[in-house]
Amino acid sequence: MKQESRKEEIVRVAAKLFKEKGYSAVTMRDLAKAMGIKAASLYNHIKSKQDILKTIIISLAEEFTEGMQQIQASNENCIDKLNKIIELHVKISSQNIYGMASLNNDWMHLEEKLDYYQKLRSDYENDFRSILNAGIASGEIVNVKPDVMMFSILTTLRSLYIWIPKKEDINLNDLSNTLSQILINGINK
Amino acid sequence: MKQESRKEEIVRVAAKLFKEKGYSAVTMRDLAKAMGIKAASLYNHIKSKQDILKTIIISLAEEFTEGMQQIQASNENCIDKLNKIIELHVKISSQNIYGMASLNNDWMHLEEKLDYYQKLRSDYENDFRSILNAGIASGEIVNVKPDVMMFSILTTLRSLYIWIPKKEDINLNDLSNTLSQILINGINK
DNA sequence: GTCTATATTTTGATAGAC
DNA sequence: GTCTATCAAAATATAGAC
Repeated sequence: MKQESRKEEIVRVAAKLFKEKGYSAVTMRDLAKAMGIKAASLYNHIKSKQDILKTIIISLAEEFTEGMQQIQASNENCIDKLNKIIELHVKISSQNIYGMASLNNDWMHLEEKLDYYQKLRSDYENDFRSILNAGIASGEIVNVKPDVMMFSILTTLRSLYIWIPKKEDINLNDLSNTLSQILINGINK
Repeated sequence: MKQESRKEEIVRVAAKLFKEKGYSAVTMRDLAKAMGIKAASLYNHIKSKQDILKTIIISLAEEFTEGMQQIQASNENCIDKLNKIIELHVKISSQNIYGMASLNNDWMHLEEKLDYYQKLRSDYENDFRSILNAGIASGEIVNVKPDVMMFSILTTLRSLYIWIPKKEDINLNDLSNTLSQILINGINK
């Protein structure tokens, strides 16, 4: 198990605070207090508050991008790809509950990395949409508006971070399977 | 058509800004600029920034509570009640897209009204859960974890505000029907 | 109803001692 | 790596003139 660096510790604690109050409402003094040090000391490890947000969001966004690329490249059918997407969200969300809050709610506060983030996000959505369209074309899933399907499924998956911590006892495979059943059967012909 | 008061105008413009950047990141100067006046002038109409947030969130939360109470009191079956809930969310969300963002993302910044908001919210979720449990008991919907069902449906409905403005051309009845098909068929036995 | 001027706090961040 | 001291900017809000 790799030893956590001081910067990583700061980013982890910051993500937790960002989840509770949002990036803008958390001050460097709040973060310092949570770390048990003074605000000025934080700057020995991070460049700026923005630097923390960037670290949290970009690494997560890239994880999703890589996961989606692997799913896209596979030869599976539409339903299996959707199940893989569900597993991807459950896995990443459960491993970084706090970071997921920033990814979902504070991306608009990114500065130089905003364009890059938005590109990753829209690429992801385009891949998702094309999986659904392929499934409709092949008759695998019902032919209702694919944008509404995507909205419904993706919104649920993106909000997992809110809900997973309330059910710490739940098995992650069980959760993936239950979500598959609920989300997929709604669009499975 | 009732004439909009200056306070109502301020609240409406504020909600739009809050949706874009979140409550904490919007300053009274930002709001004043969007209104075409100076920040000090805002205080002739509103008590504080907090007063604006409270006005936006509490009225919306009470609208949902009233809607849910009517649905609960009706004699309809589970599926029909769920369809009524979907219509309720589509209706309120489409009428107040900007306010819905604050309701979803900035409720934790409420001060004296926080407890009241949280009570309304948990009552709403309890009503929702009991509708699902009744549907399971009567055999109307499938017997998978009701908490996951609720999470999936409610998360989608709560996020409608993000997505509705992108589809201005869409008919709201069509949207309700499409959502019903996608969300309900997934849990319809 | 809006303005200018201003009070008071809080903010992100830096300098330099230890 | 952390501290104290401090800066400069930005924040909410008030007072009083017009």
